[in-house]
Amino acid sequence: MIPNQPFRPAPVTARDKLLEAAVKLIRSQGYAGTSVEQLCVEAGVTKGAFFHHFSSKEALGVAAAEYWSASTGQFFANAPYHQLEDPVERVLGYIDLRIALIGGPVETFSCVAGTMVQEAFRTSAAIRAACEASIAGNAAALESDIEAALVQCGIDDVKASSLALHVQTVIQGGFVLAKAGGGADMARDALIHLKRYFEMLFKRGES
Amino acid sequence: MIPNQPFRPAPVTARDKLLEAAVKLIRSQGYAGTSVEQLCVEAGVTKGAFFHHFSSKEALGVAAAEYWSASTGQFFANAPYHQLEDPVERVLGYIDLRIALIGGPVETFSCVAGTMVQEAFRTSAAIRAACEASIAGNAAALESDIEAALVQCGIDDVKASSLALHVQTVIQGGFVLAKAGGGADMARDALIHLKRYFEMLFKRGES
DNA sequence: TGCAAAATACCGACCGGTTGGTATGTTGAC
DNA sequence: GTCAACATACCAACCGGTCGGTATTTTGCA
Repeated sequence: MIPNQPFRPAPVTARDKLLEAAVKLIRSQGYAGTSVEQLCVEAGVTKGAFFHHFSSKEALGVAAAEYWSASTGQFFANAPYHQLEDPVERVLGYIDLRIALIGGPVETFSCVAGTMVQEAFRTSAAIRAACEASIAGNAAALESDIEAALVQCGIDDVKASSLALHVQTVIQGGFVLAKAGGGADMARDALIHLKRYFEMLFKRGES
Repeated sequence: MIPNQPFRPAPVTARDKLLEAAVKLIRSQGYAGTSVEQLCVEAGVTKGAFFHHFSSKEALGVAAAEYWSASTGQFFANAPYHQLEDPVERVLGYIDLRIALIGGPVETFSCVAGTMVQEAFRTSAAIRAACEASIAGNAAALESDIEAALVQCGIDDVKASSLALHVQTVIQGGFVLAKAGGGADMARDALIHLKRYFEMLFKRGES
């Protein structure tokens, strides 16, 4: 129903296989909790291949965040909600899509960047920056739609950039609560509250 | 201004010192990224003391979550916002208090349970459960006020339990974004949006 | 009250396995 | 033949955890 990796091509090179393994293992074990050897076994390659493509484990972490960012960015860029005429509907359509993507075990819909940055924000500046770029990229992709919706509704006391980041905040928070035991339902509930927030905000402007 | 540990007594026994060290190190390095030896050095005790008080590193993780839960629970139980008469004001007062607690480096205001559960939810059922209890406990402490506010405003299409958990969701998400680079401002912004959500929700019921 | 015994708190050297990382091949396409 | 893409073998440091032992406190009984 909801495929784990609906937007990524089948990996062919050892590098791709390692990045795919990184996404899978980091999602369920975290960055520090995943060893280089585990990554190699999961990817079906040897340690030599690993250090041929990545100068260190940290470099793999950075590359995984960038890989994740590119994959998700492409997926949302091609999503159909962009074609809705009403910018308000586009924003709500994005949230609906995020809700639809949630399902199954937490590690199949959670975020690699959010997971990694929690552990590594102090120990690795490079990983932190790569994760920030990933999350900020997701926010930026939505900001213009939010901006248009705010203008249309005559709202000027809330910034589009702040709202775009708040969407990411609720998504990331939903993943944390889901991991704590709430599962997919919890992550969905978070986005339903977010949608209600946006609906009330946009309606407030109309009246 | 905003003390890092305003509610915890000075640790005296090796066990307390280790729990205090765990809170500090897990907040800034994560659970898997923190070694037993690091914990001992930070606490100023030896490895012998560590394994005298905790049967394993995992047991320390569980105890740290419980310690964290007890400390924060006590702090919020004694907070002055409880004395406000209007339940709506009590709920908004809680959010204001959470906003006021945010400041300085991220690792001084972030959540131990949220950090740990992100990494360990699959690898340690015990840690996952302890973190869930901590987060659910925070939510439960707010649920009765939210319930009273909803009744007062005549709102029956939103559950108090769901809203209470959503508060925790936004708090946790704010920490993730703050770690990704937004810092204290980002964590505060998240709660300002949350407060606006509650204000609109309660106002909707009044009209 | 005195005092031995037992429980608790703590110490630090040590162990086997795992870690991230390296040095040195081997192979196959151009 | 050259060079990128791997594979194999190996290493030193570090990891969580053990163990024999000591200092301190608590307990139980005469």
